[in-house]
Amino acid sequence: MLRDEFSELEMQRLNKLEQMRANGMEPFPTRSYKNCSNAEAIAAFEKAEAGSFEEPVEVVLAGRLRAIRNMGKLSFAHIEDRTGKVQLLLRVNEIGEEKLEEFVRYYDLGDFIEVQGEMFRTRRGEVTLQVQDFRMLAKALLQLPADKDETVDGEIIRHAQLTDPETRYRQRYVDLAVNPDVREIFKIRAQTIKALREFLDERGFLEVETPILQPIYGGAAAKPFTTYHNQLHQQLYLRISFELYLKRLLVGGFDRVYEIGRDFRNEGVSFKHNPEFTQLEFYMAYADYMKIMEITEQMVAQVAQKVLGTMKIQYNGQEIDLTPPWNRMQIRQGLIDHAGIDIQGYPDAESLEAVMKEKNISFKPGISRGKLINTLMDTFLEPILIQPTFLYDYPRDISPLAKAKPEDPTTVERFEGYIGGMELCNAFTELNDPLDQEQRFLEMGHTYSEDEEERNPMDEDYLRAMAYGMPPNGGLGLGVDRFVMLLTGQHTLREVILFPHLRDADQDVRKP
RNA sequence: GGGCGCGUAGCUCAAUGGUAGAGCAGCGGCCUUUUAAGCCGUUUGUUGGGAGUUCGAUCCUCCCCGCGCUCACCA
Repeated sequence: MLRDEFSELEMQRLNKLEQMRANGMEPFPTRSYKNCSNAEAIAAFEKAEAGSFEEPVEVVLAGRLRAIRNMGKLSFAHIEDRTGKVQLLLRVNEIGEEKLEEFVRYYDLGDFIEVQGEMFRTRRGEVTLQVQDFRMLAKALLQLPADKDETVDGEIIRHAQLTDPETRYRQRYVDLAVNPDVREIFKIRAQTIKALREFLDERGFLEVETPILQPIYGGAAAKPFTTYHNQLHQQLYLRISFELYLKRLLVGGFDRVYEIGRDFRNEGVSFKHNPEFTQLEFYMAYADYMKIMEITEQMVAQVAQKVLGTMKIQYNGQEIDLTPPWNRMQIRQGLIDHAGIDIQGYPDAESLEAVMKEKNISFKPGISRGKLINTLMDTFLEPILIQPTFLYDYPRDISPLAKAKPEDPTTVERFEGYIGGMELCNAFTELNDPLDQEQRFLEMGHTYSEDEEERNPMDEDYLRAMAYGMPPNGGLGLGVDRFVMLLTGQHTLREVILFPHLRDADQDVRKP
């Protein structure tokens, strides 16, 4: 029971609530008559002020009490709504002694209240509501973390603000309630997703939704979460990508499609990995990976421009310029330049392993040539790719859904976009030859042992779809959370995901 | 999963082998234009949980839980 866990402080608030009820005041009334936002009220007053006050600005405002300064015969307070804060002034000769005492006695920081009155400007110059009447909208029984602002030379200094990451993530509602800059991150996130949609919609892409519960997973190298449908006695997987379903739609005649949604990967958690994350994938018929590169850099730049008003972002203390065109680096050349290894000279895993060993490069023994090359990229290229860069031309064996280069069957037309030393997106000229695709599935089956969960299972229906004819196309997957990290200057995914994955809290969540 | 670090009041933090303090929040009082309001007074804690060493542990040891960083894994 909530009540049994209350501390002394919380019991005090509960007592206030009960006293209010006993005195005929409802602490949780059903309706509010708020008729304008805080920001609108201030704007309306400033407009009236500029125009000589023909009519007083009378409003009903509502919001959460964020500051109270009782001064005997008057009280100042701030309430906050979605648009910001506004100051209240409660004066005894405006509302009467009884009303003022009611405020002082029953109202606490964190309560939601409704106030009615007239806007004016105080001696210190703050646009303020002269309160004529007020009432409780929702009593807060728990205390929000103390937090106060101080303005020094126009700079806002925050005192004792909530910073404990565990409380912030587990009780995100508290974090949001007291940290406006956290709310700002999620506004930018929403705008980013909206801008991505607008970019694709403008170009004739159709937004679709495909299954999250899939009988066969695929489209990426990752371990899936498993689940089970009781009625149908069916083993199901939470999708690790949208790819195989979206490309089926190209067969169906939707030749430009995209989906923004959640992927699930049963793997480690890190600053750039969360078990569920938001992905954008799009597929475009009659485009190859070079065309997709151009669209990608335009898309990212345009979204940044729309959301931030600039294509230059600050990240890790460096300025990153998203303006197209981005750098392009062929993997072979990049590794010659930065690792001193020409992978073309090492056509199999054994020879490549040997030269890596010689150069004291650590790697997991026994992996394929493609994975060794991937290791080289992670070691030598990824960390240095701060400015936006497309790494392109990947080994065939780690890219089972990408089309081989016509002149080099060991290499596929694939690229990844890197920004700030982090992979942002992955794309290729999609394989549309069903016979080749079948061969790739078979190879994957051989490369991975039966118990390896990340092997791509054969998807017969996907092959059949392709056999009906799939237009040549290019596709892209972009990590939306990582993109938002870049746009908001955050260094961990947890800061851009409202409720990031955490371990079980096996105790009272308020005292972990 | 491995390594390292951390966990003290609602929040931010301090302290010591002798069962803990500050500011803010809270409570009581004064105060009619304040804004980290101010002034006077005052309360708060199983020091994450459990076990051990010790006359005595918040501090030392071990186990567990959680958080962070990092490596592994992973696009």
